[in-house]
Amino acid sequence: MSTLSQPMQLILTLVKTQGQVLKPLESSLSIHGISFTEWLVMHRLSQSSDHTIKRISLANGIGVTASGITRILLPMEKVGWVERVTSARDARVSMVRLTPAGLESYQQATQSIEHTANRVTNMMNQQQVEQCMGLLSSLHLSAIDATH
Amino acid sequence: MSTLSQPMQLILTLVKTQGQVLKPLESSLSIHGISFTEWLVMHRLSQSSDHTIKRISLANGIGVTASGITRILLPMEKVGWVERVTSARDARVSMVRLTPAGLESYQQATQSIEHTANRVTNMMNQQQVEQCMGLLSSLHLSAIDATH
DNA sequence: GCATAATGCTTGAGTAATCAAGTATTATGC
DNA sequence: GCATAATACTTGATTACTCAAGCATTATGC
Repeated sequence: MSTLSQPMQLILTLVKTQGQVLKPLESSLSIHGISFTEWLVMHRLSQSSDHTIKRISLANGIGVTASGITRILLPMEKVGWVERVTSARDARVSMVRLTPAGLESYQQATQSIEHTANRVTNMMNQQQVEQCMGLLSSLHLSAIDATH
Repeated sequence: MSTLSQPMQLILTLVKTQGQVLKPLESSLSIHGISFTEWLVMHRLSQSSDHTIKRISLANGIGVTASGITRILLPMEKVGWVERVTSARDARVSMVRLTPAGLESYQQATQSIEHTANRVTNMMNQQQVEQCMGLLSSLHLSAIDATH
């Protein structure tokens, strides 16, 4: 029964934590009929100028494939949260825009999810939250590694 | 363009980090034909006495449903990494045991995944890894909350 | 000891993504 | 300016789960 290295233990903790944290967030969003992924999409759009982004940039931004974003946006277009905008300068690209109705839904959903996020970080003070963010940001495969 | 609260920013960082970290781990496991979930299953089993656990405990341990564990174990039984063990004292429960072949695959896969975990934590020293683990552990919905 | 509830598990249907392949359009090199 | 490559998507097939329902089996209360 050999024990795992600390880096591996950290990753196990990371995965476990995300699993525990995402469930309450998703259930607070479900009241508004919005999934976590959809909230991510609307959040990105709400931050963009003119509430519009290229579909492929949006996909990269939230960490899904081009085909993934097609399937995520389809039902969102149907309920009218987002709409398709064609690019004048490049006929390959199409853009997505957050509609006023979408913005309204996003803002209401954000109130709920922020409230739950507060409850989830109940045991931490502000300094710990900041520190945790900083440490998590240094957790990734760096381009320059130690293999030479 | 209103900005998110720090707790919400922390959660966004958490999700982004897990996404970035899990990909290299999965690709290092894929060499051995093992998914991350399967590795989690084998890890739990390898830590258990007699390499055997109740299916339902295993499901709870890795954070999937009872039906989820049925579907995860099915192909693992077929290739012979795990085998089904019936309980003598309670005919409802069945257990899973890691076979010697499964243990062998687990140990080899663990070498790969640990190596990748090391690379992913390249930018952190040991103290930071420990600190990050500690902070992540305090990130969850506590039973006693501030609503009364 | 018998009805009712709880537990453990499997199965069918659905969901949310992935990958591979295909189409259309634009960019690049010579 | 023309072939080749690269980019931006969409679609069919597959994967990895979830949930709801169902079936055994065991536990509980009276």
